[in-house]
Amino acid sequence: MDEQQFLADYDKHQYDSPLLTIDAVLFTYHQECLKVLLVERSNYPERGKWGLPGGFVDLQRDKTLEDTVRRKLAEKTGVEPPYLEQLQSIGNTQRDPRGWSVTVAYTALMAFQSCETHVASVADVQWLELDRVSRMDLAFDHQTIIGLARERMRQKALYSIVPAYALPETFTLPELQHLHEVLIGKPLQKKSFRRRIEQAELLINTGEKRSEGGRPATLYRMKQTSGAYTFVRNLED
Amino acid sequence: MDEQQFLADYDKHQYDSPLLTIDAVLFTYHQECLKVLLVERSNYPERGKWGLPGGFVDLQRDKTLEDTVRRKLAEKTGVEPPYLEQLQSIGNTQRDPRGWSVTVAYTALMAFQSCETHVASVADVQWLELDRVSRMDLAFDHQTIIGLARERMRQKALYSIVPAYALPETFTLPELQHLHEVLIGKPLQKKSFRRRIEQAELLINTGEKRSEGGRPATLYRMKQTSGAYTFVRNLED
DNA sequence: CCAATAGTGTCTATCAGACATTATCTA
DNA sequence: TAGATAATGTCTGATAGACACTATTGG
Repeated sequence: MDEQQFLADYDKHQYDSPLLTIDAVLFTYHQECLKVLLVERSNYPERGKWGLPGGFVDLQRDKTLEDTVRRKLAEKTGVEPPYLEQLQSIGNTQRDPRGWSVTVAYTALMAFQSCETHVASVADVQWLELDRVSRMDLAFDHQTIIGLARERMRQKALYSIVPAYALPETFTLPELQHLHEVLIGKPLQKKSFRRRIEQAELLINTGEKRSEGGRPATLYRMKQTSGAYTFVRNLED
Repeated sequence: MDEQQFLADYDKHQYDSPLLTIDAVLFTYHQECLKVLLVERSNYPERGKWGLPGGFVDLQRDKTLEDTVRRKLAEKTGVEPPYLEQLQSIGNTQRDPRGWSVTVAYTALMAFQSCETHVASVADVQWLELDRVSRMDLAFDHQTIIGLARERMRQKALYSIVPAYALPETFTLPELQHLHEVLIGKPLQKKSFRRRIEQAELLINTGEKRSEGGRPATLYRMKQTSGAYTFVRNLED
């Protein structure tokens, strides 16, 4: 038998395989808080519980796994997130009552404002404060996945400015610093934080300012390449 | 319909889903070279080409994805590797001629010696030098996956001593340093390399020495926890 | 003026890079 | 003793932490 013949005869259902889904942990930062986008499940299993946006690959419409994630997130938020990164895959017999199940989990970041109206218009999609989420009973192992995503973002906050994707296109340094502080879980030295960003030339001064009750803060915009930049030295853990 | 009824009726084949496999990039270090374990494919597709060890989940025997990887690697090497880490998942319509396919790729490290006889006893499993592998025509997207795994290990070499898992249980510091140099792709300062490992107390002096034509080198053993340690400051890139 | 917030100056501590020096083995 | 390899001493430079200080707004 040659390869053409093999492929023509191939029946992908001859071997039973695990269920395959994707899930996305979409974070944002709003009103000094980290929030995550959750969806109320309308179908079994876990009907009525809140869980991560996600679902099955559409073999016709999706060409890649990332297509699936972008599609699912766009369905819930109306837009595609500016930052999307694969987190990890989790597969075992326990995580889904239907049996052997694998999920490819992603972490995403976006500004609260860029989907505010869309999210407000539907009842089963909500931004929830992370501290509150950690006390909820979520579907499947989604609590664990959110924990993994949060830990990954904490690490990123120590050696990159990736968290900036959770902010609007222009933002102030005190704002960005506070976001990092929330992620890391402790206050940072203003000077250290600003110095490294300035030296690496990661941000563009827009010339605008924003007043917050004291001296107005300068508004910055990220450079295209700044998301990929990593500092050689971490902030202290 | 309640949840029990739903689960009883659930037919996981009602939606078509991608093929799901795992693949492992198993590295070792032997004779001053990085090597990767490859397997000659005996079946279609890609019959006759060399590729990564891996395959399908066995829904009965495997409880987790990691079980699948450990089982597949044990089949090829006779033992389970001391270091195993998920790399990333790749899923698209292009990577497998059978159509939509997802692989969960892992990186693993082990000592050459711990499977030397087992590997030597079979013709279709071989350790191949990485530089040679990069010029081969491998199955599927395995060349890409090896590249990703290698880049990840390069990063680890900059901020951890994870590469030590590619060495025998006891090893010398010049040996470990050279492995890091191969991974990073440039020579390192002996003093810097030793200093950070010593200060973090990552290794145990076995008291033994090994002679290599000059002053004998001290033999060390990793501590249990040293694989998880990360330096706050990277070696220069 | 004061309160509040933004932003800077400057000293110290830590640690990697560079490279010279010393140590310990074999032939 | 010479050659080879292992290991250390020590200086410099970069950069994070600490914290005091100055700047710019509104009331």
